[in-house]
Amino acid sequence: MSVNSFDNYPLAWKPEKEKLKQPYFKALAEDLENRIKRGILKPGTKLPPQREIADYLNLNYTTITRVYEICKKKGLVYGAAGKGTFVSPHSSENITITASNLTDGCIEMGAVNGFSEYTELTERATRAVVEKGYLRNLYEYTHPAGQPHQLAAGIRWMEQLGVHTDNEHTAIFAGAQNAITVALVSLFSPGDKIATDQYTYSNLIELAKLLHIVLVPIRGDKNGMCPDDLKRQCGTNKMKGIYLMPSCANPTTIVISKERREELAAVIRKHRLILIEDDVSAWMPTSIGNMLPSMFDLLAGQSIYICGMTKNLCPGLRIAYMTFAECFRQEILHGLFNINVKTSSLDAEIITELILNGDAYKIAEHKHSLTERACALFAKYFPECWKEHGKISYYQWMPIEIEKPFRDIEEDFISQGIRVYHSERFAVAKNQGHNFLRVTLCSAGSMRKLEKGLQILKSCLD
Amino acid sequence: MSVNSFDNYPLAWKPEKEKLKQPYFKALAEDLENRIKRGILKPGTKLPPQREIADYLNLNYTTITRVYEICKKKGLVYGAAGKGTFVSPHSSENITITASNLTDGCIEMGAVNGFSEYTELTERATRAVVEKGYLRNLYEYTHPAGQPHQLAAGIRWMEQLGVHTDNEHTAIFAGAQNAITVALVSLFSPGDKIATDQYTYSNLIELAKLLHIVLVPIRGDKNGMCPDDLKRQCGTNKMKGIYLMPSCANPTTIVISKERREELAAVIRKHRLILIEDDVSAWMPTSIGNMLPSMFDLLAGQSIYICGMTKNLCPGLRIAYMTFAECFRQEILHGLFNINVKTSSLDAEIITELILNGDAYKIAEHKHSLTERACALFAKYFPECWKEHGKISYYQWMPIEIEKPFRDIEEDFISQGIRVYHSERFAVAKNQGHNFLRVTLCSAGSMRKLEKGLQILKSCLD
DNA sequence: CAATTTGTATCTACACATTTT
DNA sequence: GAAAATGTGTAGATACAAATT
Repeated sequence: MSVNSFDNYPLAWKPEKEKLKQPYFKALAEDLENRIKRGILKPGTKLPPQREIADYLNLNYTTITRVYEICKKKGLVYGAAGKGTFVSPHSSENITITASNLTDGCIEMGAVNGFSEYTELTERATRAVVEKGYLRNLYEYTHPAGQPHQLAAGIRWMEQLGVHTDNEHTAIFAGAQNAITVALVSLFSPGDKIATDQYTYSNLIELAKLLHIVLVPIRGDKNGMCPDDLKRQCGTNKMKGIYLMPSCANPTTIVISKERREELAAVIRKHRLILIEDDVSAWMPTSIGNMLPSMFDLLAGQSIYICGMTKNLCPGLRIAYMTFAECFRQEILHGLFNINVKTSSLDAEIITELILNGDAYKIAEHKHSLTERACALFAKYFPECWKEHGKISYYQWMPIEIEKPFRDIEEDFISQGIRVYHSERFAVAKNQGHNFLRVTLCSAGSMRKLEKGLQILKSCLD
Repeated sequence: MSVNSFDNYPLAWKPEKEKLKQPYFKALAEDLENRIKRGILKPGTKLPPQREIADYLNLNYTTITRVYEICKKKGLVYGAAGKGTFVSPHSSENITITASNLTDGCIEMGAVNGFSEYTELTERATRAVVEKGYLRNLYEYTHPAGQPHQLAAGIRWMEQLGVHTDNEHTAIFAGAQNAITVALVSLFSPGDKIATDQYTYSNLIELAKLLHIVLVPIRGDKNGMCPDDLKRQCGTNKMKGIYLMPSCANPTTIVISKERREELAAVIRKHRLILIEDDVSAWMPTSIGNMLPSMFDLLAGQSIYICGMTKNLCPGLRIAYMTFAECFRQEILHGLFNINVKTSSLDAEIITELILNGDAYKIAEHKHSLTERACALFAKYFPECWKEHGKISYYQWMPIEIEKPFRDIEEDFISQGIRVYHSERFAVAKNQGHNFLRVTLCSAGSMRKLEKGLQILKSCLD
C-alpha cells in the first residue's frame, strides 16, 4: 500500500509525518496527549485504528499500541477490542467538586454540605471535650488508627447501620475521601480496574485518575448495578475491585434492593473482587427503619466499609470510620501510617463525644427532618420528577433535555443565580445519551433560599 | 550451547524449568517475587544476568528483562547497567515507623515524638479557640486549602524560616507525611524517579513504594548530597524530582552547607527537577540564628516547601504548611481536594492561635532547651560520637560495628530495654557497608528515662 | 455464523549505555 | 583505554480475544 494514500484520509488524529522524531512512541504519545489536553481531540472522539496510523507512518502497528497504552495509563483514552480507541470523557477537564466560592447571591445547589449551618450540638461537644481534662491524651502520637474508646464509638455507630466489626478491624480516617484514597493506594496498583456505577461520585473519578486506576462503568437500573453486566465485564476485563454506594448512590439516589444486593454479592464473591462500600447515606433514620443488609456483612472477608461522618454530622471535622476484612488489615494500616501517619485525635474525640452522649443521633434526626422539608419543597416545584426519581436525600436526580456542552449549561444556571451540577460530571464513561442535573437541597443556607433556588431552576427549565 | 549445561551452575535464582508455565514472564515474575518475599532470596543478593537465565530456560533474554522489570516496579529488585540486578534492601519487609506499643518498661529511643509530653500551651490555645466563639466557622466546608487568617499565620511562621510566599501559594495539610503524599500523587506518576539521600526518612521510602515511585539514592558527604553524583544520575537516569531535608536530614542530622545548597540548586535548575524540600528541623531556634538560605527561595518556580508543625509543636494536631511554585498550584490543590477534601479547621485554628499569640515560639524554645539538655546527656555517654557526628537535634546518628541482620540487632536492644532504629531502615539502596543507629533523644518521656536508656545503650555497645 | 475489524498479550530482535576487568 | 559483561530502551512479529458486519 502506498505510503501517501492516507494524505486525504479523514483520520481523527493524523500526526505530522515530517515532524516525527525518534523515539517514535514517545513523540507520538506526547503529540496525542497535547491534542487531547488542548481540546483539539474532544472527549468521545474515536481515534484511528492502530493499524491505520501505523501504515500511515510506516511503523509496526504495535508501536501505536504502545502510544495508546501510555495515554491509557494517563486516563486520556480508553480502548475496547473490536470497537476502537476513544478519548476519555474527562480527559481534558477537572471535574473535582469543591467548595469554591460562589458569587454573592448565587444559591448553592451543587456541592453537598449537609445542612452545615446546624452546629449547636457539635459546639457543645467540642466544649465538653475541652473541659473533660482529657486533652493532653489527644496530643500524642500513640494509637494511629484511633484510640480504643474512639474506635468503640465508631463501631457502635456502624452497628446501627448493619455493619458488625471490632476494634482490630476498624480505623479512623480524615474523612471518607481520605479513607478511599488509603484503600485505593494500599490495595490497588496503577492499571488495576474497579467496577463502578455508570454515574458515580465525581471525586472518585478524579482520584482514580490521579492514582492511574481504571474505573469500568457497569450498567444499572432502578435497583442498582446489574449483576449480569458486572459478570460480563468481569469475564472480559480482569477486574480487581468494585465500588458501591448501596444505601443511596451519589448522584443518582438509587438504593440497591435486597435481592439485588444478594445477586451482586454472588458475582463479587465468585470473581473475588475487593468491595469498597461507601455508605454516605445509611445514617438517614428512615433507612434505619427498613434496613437493608450491608454489603459488608454479605461479603465479610473481602470488603472495606467506609462510613463518613462529615456530611451527616459536621463537615469541618474530618472523620470517617473504615472497617476492613482481616486479609486487608496489614495493608490498610500500613497505608494509613504512610499517608496520614494518624488522624487528628481532637476531631475524633469530638465525634466520639457526640456518639456517646447521643447527640449524634439527634443531629441525624434533625438533619433528616430538614431533608424532608427540603424534599417537600422540591416535590412542590417538580412533582413529576419527584414521583419518578424522588428519594429522601440531600440531592435529587433530575432528567433534562438541554443539548449543550455541560460547562455551558452549568454556567447558564450560575448566571441565573443557582449552582447545580450536570450529569456529565459524574459520568464514568462517555455520555450515555440522557442528561440529568444533580440538584442539592441541603446547601442553600436556608429553606427560603432553597425555595428561591428551586423557583429559578423551574423557570429556567420551562 | 547445550540446554542442560547450567544444571550444576550456581545461579542465585534458578527457576524450575519443568514447572514453568506460560505466560513465561508472569510465571517467572511470580516465582521471583515469592522467593524474595519468603526470604529465600535475601536483600542484597545478586541475581543472575538476564542472558544466563534466558539461556538456561531457552528464552530470549529480553523476556527476563520483563521479569526483572515487573519486580523492579514492585520495588523488589533494582538493576544497574554493567553491574547486575540485586534484591532490594526492604523488599521483604515493612520499615514503616509508627508509634506501636512498646513493652512496659522499654524506653523509646526509636520514634521521634518531639517531647510530646509538653502540652500546657497547646491546651491553653485549644481552650482559647473554643472560647472565642469562632467555632461555627470551623465546621464549614469552605476554604479547603485553609482559611485566609490560618494561611497568614503559616506564612508568618515560614517567613522566619527563610521562606517567602503568599496565600495563593500556600495550603494546609494533615501533617507533613500527608503533604508529601499529595505532592507525590499530584506531580508524579508511577515509575517516575526522585533523587534522595542514601539514607532518608523511612516513611518516604514506604510511601514511594506504595505509589510506585522510584527513589534513586545520591551519594553525599558531611555537607549533604554531592552535586556531582546528582549530575551524573540526572544524565543517565531521567530523574523527575528530588527530595531534600536541608535543615537537618533525617536520620543523618546532616545540614546542607550554604555553598552546597547553591551548587545543588544549579544542578536542580539545569535538569528542571521538581524539588520537594522537607523542613523538619528549621524551627530549631539556633538554626534561626545562623540561618541558611532555603532551597525554596533559591529555586522559586520549581519547588515545593513543606513545613510540618507536628514534631515541633504537637503531634496530635495534624498540621503542616505547604508552599508551592505557581506552576504546581492547580495540580497541588486538585490533589488536596481529591485526597483530603480539606484539612481539619479546628486543628489548623489551634496552631494558628499558637503562632499568633506567640506561644508557638515559646514551645519551640522550650523544646530546644530540652533538646540541648538531652544532647548534653548523649555527649556525656558517647563523647567521641558527639564530637564526630553530634548536632543539636531530636536524634543522633551513631556508627556501630555489629554485623547481624538489622531486625536482630533492633530486637537485641529491645530485649535490653531500649528501642533504637538501625540504619538499614533508612537505606534507599542496598547496604552501604557502614552501619549506624538512629538514637532518638526526645521520646523517652523524661530526662531520667533518657539517661537510663543511654546507659543501657552504652553497656550494650561496650 | 463466518469473516472482518480492532485492541491486547506475549515474546523476540537489536542497538546502546554503563560498569568492570 | 579496549574488551567484556550486563542492564535498558525501542521497535517488531505473532497469536489471540472481543466486537461488529
